[in-house]
Amino acid sequence: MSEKRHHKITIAEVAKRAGVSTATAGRALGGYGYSRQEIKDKVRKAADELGYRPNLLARGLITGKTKTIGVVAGDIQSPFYASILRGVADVTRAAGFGILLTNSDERLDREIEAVQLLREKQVDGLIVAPSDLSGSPHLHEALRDGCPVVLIDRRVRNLAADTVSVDNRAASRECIDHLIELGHRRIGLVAELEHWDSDGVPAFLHAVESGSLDSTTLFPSWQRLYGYVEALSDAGLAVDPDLIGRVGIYSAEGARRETLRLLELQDRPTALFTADGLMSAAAMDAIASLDLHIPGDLSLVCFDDLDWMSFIRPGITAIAQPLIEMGEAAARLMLSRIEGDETEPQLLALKPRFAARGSVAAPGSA
Amino acid sequence: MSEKRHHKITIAEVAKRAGVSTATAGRALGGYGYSRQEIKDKVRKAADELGYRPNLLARGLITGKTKTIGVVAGDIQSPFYASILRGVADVTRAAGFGILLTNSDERLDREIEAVQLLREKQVDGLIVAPSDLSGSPHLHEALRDGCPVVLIDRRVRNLAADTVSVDNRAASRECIDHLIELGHRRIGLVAELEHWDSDGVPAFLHAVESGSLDSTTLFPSWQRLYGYVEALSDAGLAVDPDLIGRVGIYSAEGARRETLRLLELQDRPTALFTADGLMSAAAMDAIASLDLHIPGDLSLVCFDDLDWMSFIRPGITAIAQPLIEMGEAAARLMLSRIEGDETEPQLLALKPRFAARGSVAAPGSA
DNA sequence: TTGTATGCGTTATCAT
DNA sequence: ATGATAACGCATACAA
Repeated sequence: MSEKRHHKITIAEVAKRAGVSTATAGRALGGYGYSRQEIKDKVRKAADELGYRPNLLARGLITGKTKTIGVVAGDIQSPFYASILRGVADVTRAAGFGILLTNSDERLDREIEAVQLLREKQVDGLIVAPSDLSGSPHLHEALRDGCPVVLIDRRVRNLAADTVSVDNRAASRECIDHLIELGHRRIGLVAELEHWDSDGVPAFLHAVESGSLDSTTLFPSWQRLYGYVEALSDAGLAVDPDLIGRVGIYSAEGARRETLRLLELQDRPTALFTADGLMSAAAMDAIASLDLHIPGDLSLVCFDDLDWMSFIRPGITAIAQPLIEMGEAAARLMLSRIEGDETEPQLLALKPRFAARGSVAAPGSA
Repeated sequence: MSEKRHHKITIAEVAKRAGVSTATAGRALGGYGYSRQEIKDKVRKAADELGYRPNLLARGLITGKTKTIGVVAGDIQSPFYASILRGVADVTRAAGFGILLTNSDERLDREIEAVQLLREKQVDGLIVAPSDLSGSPHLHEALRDGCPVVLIDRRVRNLAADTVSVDNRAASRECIDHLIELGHRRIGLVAELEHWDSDGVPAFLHAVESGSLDSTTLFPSWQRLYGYVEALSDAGLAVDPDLIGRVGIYSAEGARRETLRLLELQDRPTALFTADGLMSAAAMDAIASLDLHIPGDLSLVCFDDLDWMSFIRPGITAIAQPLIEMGEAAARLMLSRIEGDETEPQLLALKPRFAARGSVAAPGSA
């Protein structure tokens, strides 16, 4: 009641009230070193009476550990990152860690700036959805300085960091295989397909053909295109570049436009594969605006399972990444590194779940 | 290149290399106090060569400011909190602040634990979606200790904290008015309606009637019920308790069940009002499972505008809270408090946007 | 088991 | 304008 306003209680005041030294008080409260039960009780009582709260800055300064991990997400507003973050937060909270969150908007400059700030705040580790898959000196530097890095969703070439993702190529393949089995021959794809150092889709197709590509250090949308191409090729079907909708800049409007282009082709595809949540939503919009009926006029399979896909009619067949589990896994890897685990970097590919619903039928079954 | 691994450069080493004292080096780098341009350049050069990065823990320890704000969200996975957080993050980042994020799952114990951790980490302020609207001593205490608190979505009675929300009661009223104007007389409501100190809905209706209720310190779902009741009463319509679907525990399954109960009533409502995003999704699911047609068999208006509401057919009429703006406003209020603004606490009610789409029609227009 | 003294990396105070 | 030195609040080596 009568405490002076704004005055923060330090361990020294607790010590004085308990009649011991600050060192003893610290040991009694901090749970390190030795101290008698009797003393412990006395100190704890004094601390309670004073309303003592440790200053974690001071502790961190001396221990070199902040029990805080930094997270660089693309955009926390997207269900993708929100779910991953939920998983991260659950695991870290249970371990007494806090999380410092930043958005990069998938931009390298933002990511660099964020990593810098987080490191200055002395986070114990960094969980990052990297924007640059080939260079990223800021991440190499973090690792070199002993700051563990765990990557999510995609891998950085030559960076010895744990990575948590799914096998996008295989998952995408599974979707396309499913459509092919049902008899589809013209399958459209709508994907972001930004960030590729060569000359776009034709060059990419060439690289796939020549087998010279390490698909694990591609951005997910390219990995998914890879699976698409592979599925078609293995089925002896030609890849029609016209059916590949490359949205480029990541936007709903772009995705809508690209979907419309595909659906207004003379020889319209009988099925559509959308490579992520934003693409799916935009594609739905485009499909509705053309008054096409699913699955009668068009079959649809989506990468990423969004809540509405299960309750609209017909339900939308989708492949679901285990997002929360990915976040949890990333956090667990991080905690283990922080505890000193020096083993080889892990490349964790969690298994996506295929949710068959009503948006897929044999072609021409209207 | 030849730096020792794992060694962190301190200001003392920069000072030595630049041939000045640590105090001078600090002033040159930290932008406080006085120093000649010539010295500034020399020090900055030394810092760059050494790769110096300030340790923000040490700075925070002495300045008493961490440039970090703590956020206690209900569940970051929900689009509601994710969007608000996006707004918060944008504004704080621009001001050079970091955000420490926690989830409370709308549980008081979690919130208290979170606030404690955040305060021990010495955050400069707390943005909280409070779980307890009448007591919350932990928030009073923060305020007393000079740690600014900004509330989002709901207000704590007698807590002198800035609050950012929408006028849920008026917004809800607007939705119900719209339905009444179209001729609906039996309008169902599906809402969480947990957390109420009295004996549930009947007691609440009684309190509303007697006008003894301060609707601004109710949980949003109760405020929305308030608007519902008000709209009906003002139109001279009786409130049928049977049409009030109280889900209780916040779950999709509960909401689905309660929706089914309403829709299987002998005298089925002609319109449904869902009081938040989760309720809306669950209601859609229930409606689909009964093969009811919107808006022919049933009109639907939803509180909270989710992405799918605009692209499914028919589109779902909804009232949209300006979530990002709410987050931005909360962050701006916080920054202003941190800068020392001591004026009266603000109660900011942003204006929701009514999105009329295709899920509403006159009753019996099937 | 406890106390003393020192250090963590900064900024703040006060001479000069 | 600059430098020596004392904080900040805690943990840790070492002595007792």
